[in-house]
Amino acid sequence: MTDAGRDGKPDAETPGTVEGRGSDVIARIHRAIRQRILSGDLPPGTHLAAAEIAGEFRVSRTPAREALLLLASQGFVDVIPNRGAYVRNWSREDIEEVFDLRALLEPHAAARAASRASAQDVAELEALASEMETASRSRSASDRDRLAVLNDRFHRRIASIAGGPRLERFINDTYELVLQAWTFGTFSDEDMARSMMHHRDLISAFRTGDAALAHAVMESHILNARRRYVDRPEAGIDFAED
Amino acid sequence: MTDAGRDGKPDAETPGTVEGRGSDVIARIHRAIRQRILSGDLPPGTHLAAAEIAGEFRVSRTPAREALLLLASQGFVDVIPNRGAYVRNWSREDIEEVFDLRALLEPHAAARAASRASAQDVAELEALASEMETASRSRSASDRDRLAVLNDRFHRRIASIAGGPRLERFINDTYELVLQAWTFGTFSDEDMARSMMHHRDLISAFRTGDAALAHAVMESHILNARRRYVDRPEAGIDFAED
DNA sequence: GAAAACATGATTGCATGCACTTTGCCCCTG
DNA sequence: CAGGGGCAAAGTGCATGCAATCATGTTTTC
Repeated sequence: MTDAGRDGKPDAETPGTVEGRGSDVIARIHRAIRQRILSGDLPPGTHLAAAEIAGEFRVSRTPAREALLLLASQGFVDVIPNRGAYVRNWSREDIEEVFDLRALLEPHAAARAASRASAQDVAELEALASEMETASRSRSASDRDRLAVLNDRFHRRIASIAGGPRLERFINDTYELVLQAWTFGTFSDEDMARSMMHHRDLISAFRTGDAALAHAVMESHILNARRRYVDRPEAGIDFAED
Repeated sequence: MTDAGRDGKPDAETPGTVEGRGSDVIARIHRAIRQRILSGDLPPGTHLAAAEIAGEFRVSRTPAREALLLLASQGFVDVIPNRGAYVRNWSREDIEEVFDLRALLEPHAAARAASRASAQDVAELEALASEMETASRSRSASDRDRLAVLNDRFHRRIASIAGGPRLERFINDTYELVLQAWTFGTFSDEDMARSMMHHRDLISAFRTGDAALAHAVMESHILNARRRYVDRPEAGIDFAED
């Protein structure tokens, strides 16, 4: 079972020094650095020195280095031999590719999920959709953040229900970026209503096991998001024009 | 342009990967172990001890460990904390998922490639297709191996021409498995002829920039392979029924 | 006799040390 | 003053050491 755990918030402030052996140091560093890259805290081109990271997380250079290697294998940083890791530049083409891949992968996942979703799965998705609708009626920053988290969980849950480990991994790898690009900040009321309706349509398709419908709804859902993004790219990541 | 030797990856920039020049010990170990896993030399469940690998490759445990971490991030092995890395079991469902993903990703890549292929690209693919046709007329083991290598290169080249780094990475990650499952060993003359014709049809679509045709041809190409595989799974990887 | 507890051996995970590469600055030369 | 060579600082990449953890076989206890 995949980590159905908490939201993507890294427990940045762990009071005291819980030098817990056995706590997965590599994974923690990996998540923290990835979060900083996605949030723009570490701008593209930044040199990530192993010693620096090690010092900050109070560990040695070995786990820091291994976390960097993992980030490299996922495409977040480029590792140049004997020179270290550099935060990768996300170009406009990168973002567009991500949307293309989402438009390819997620409808496929939705169709599979429609064929496999249990009543329990549908109930979970409905709970998420209800929460999102509640949050969507507010414009407070915290509710918008919560909406992004819930939306993330909703889509990941569908990928999980689809039941293919590689498909799920691809979607999750692809999805990271979207979280940053798509902050719900630019949604009009109409956009928001349509997005919420898409979720309900998806759930409906899941309940009746209608794979073709789920596929179509998800595709339109993604393509809408893509269009919204392409129309106003300045709202997302500031691109490095190099 | 260096001679494209046995290494299927020339100078193509594969972002995020750690394919460095020189004494890249990690990448070498990574490739070697992956090859053994795919070839069945290391059966599922095998415990990969860091010290053992280190000794065999005459390096220390650190790069061996890091190669294992990379393999884990790609799903080839499972790393259990404080217990080490174990070769992952490939179930029938895993293979079927791989074919599903290929049937999803590669037609997409083919369509993109059709819109972007240069005359140079088309010429390269034609050269590969010609070589494959020559090799396909023989039944010697070496020619069959060569055919697999050429086919691999053909499909990867298309993914490369498609021009999306993540798409290319997904396809390459997915493709590894197929190399083992699909050894051309079970091809009838008719299957072989059809496969070769698909390649020519693809090239034709690339030359005329017909994305829809390229998509359709690739999809039928993959689904044919999938069907052939599903019909006689015993010809490929021996599944671990756990 | 069976189950629990202990001791032992093996292995992982992290820390640290060291050689090699790269880079940037300074000095020297023309 | 411009260009080239060399030197030093920094940082990576790999080797090695050590404590914590887990598996296994033996002993102890009921």
